[in-house]
Amino acid sequence: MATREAEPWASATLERFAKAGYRRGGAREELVRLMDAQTCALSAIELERALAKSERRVSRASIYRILEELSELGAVQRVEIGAGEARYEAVRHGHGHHHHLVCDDCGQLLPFRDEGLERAIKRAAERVAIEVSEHEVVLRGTCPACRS
Amino acid sequence: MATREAEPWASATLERFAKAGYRRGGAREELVRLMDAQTCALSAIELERALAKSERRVSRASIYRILEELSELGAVQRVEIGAGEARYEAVRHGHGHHHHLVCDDCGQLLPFRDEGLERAIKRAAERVAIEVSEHEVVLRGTCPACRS
DNA sequence: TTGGGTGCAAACTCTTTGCATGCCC
DNA sequence: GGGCATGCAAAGAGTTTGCACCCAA
Repeated sequence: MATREAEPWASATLERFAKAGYRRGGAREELVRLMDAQTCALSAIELERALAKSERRVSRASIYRILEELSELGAVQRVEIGAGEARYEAVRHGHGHHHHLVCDDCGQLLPFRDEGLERAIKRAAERVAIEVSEHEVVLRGTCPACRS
Repeated sequence: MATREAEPWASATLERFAKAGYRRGGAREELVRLMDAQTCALSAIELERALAKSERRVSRASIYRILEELSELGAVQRVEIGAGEARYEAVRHGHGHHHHLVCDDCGQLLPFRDEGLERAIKRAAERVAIEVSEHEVVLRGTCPACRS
């Protein structure tokens, strides 16, 4: 497992929990550490499977409860992709921010970054009726493996 | 109800069904007409409720089946928004194309258009690993009513 | 000791599927 | 009449909730 020093998002997030008056909890700490180690969004069930293989198993109910707390704190973003299952990923400012590519054939999920797109979104957000706090872009198509 | 002449997407879509070898069906025609009359995405259950009030009731199973056929034909797009329910809307080229604003408080869904954003997406799509056929942008935040 | 955190299992919602009926061709 | 289209009902999958137990404070 990564050391605590290599987990700025995890430690910052756990600290936010503490400041918000939450007690420490083994399930929450393990889930936060796991999410910090991901490069792209995972579903609740993928998180459960990953935790099942780790040192500390976490029940499905706790995963959903903790994900909701994390969403409310703004520490994770719920990404609506795929067939009826939500995916979640750590919200990192700057460096880790990305959007998603989805292969309609195999369902593979890949992150991508594009600065021009970010600027266009920022400009669009200033023009619309709501006060925008988050945004999400999904490009769908066929991945190289499925095309051949 | 709108006349057939005012439903270019509906008639074009029904024609595509016919050419693809499908038989005519009352449920399908009613659903296609209903979807053509919408300005933004509806969930399967909203579609069911709307059809319940119309002349021709359509069963939930048929709604899902027909929506899947429509997706495969590329006539409707499945939009992943909100809490665990998928939304569907007619795919129109040019004029009707839009993206979505979601209020995190009240769940309201609003369409918006932005040409600069479209151009940025097109450029980004050319750079990424997959062959992009569709795209989807969701801006989340707080709507004016919920802000006050 | 107290109350929040967690696990278990049941409940709930949305979606899909099997099968019988009915309508288009 | 043959076979796809549809409705009904049950099954599935993901998510939420109620309650009891456990552990941090």
